[in-house]
Amino acid sequence: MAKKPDGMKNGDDAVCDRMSGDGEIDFEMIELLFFAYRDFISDPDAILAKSGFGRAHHRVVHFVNRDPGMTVADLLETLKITKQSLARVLKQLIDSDYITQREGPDDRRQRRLYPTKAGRELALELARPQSRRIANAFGGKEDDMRAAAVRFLRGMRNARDTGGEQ
Amino acid sequence: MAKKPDGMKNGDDAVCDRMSGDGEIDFEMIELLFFAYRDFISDPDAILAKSGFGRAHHRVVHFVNRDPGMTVADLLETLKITKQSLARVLKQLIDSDYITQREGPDDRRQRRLYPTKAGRELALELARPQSRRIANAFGGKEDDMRAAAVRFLRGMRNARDTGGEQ
DNA sequence: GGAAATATGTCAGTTTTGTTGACTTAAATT
DNA sequence: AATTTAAGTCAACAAAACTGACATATTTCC
Repeated sequence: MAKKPDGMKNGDDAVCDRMSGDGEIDFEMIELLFFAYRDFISDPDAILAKSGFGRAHHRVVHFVNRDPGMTVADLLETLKITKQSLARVLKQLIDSDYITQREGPDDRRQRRLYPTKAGRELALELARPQSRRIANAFGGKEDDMRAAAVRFLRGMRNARDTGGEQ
Repeated sequence: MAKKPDGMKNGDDAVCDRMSGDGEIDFEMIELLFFAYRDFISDPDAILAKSGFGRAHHRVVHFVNRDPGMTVADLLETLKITKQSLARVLKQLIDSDYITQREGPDDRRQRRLYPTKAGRELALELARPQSRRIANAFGGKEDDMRAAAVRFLRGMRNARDTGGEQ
């Protein structure tokens, strides 16, 4: 057996009872969110694997397509990552012609970000299976469920930045 | 200015119109899920930063606490990562006495995983702010919203494994 | 008009978390 | 007795984040 180095003691401090919420903690929702998100991103992951891009590229392509002309600073705020972390991914997307930059009209320091046609197509291709999964989750009667899900998910977001970037 | 290496051409193929769903694609929900999850994991992340652990440790501690006695194979199935990836993280948690192992009662090849008291406390500490965030998202009238959210999130999960591990 | 702040980019090094592939060990199964 | 299974381990590698320091062009502010 896998080398029992006797880090496997027997009979001291193992806790054996299932950790239950007991009204205090909402483990059901915590786990549902984990599993839902895990599978939600597995769809685009599979597509991206073929083109050599990853999740980080997906997020950039998505938000630039949703808000063409956004600045690098906007994108950093949305993704909540560092400039250096974004740089690598963004450069790859620009070099492979999925995204282009334009000087800001007022402020020439800015690099406004736009998708190319290829970038737009990629964003749509990645969104499609996710959208299908969502529609499927709503089942037949979308309306009530959607309204509740929207309110719930909005409420999950940090209050201070819901008005901010987008 | 940040060295315009003329990767910034001007006047070719930038797409300028916002990518909208147009009935076909559910961008609203896609983004709500992204933002909700981004902020949902920021709470435990902040706590973990202090103790030198990361998200991977969080997930392991969580599931072992929820289902004490689970095998390594169970955990791999739940997390959908490789054995080698789990190994590093699990070893650290065992070495720092948050998790212990016991021989399987029937099958002595198995290493059943249990939290220690410290592990149980850590799991609860991490779950608390997430649970508060969820309660907050439900606002006053929890009942209708919760039922809808549960159905929605269940539906987001891959069908084939909802019956499987747990 | 010159100093300071801002937007972006870049260099270099590190950490976390995942991957693949090959191999070992002990126990269970056939 | 041979094979399969559960778990662990070694080594190399890759993606995606991080920190800190510094450069450059432009705008803003006094």
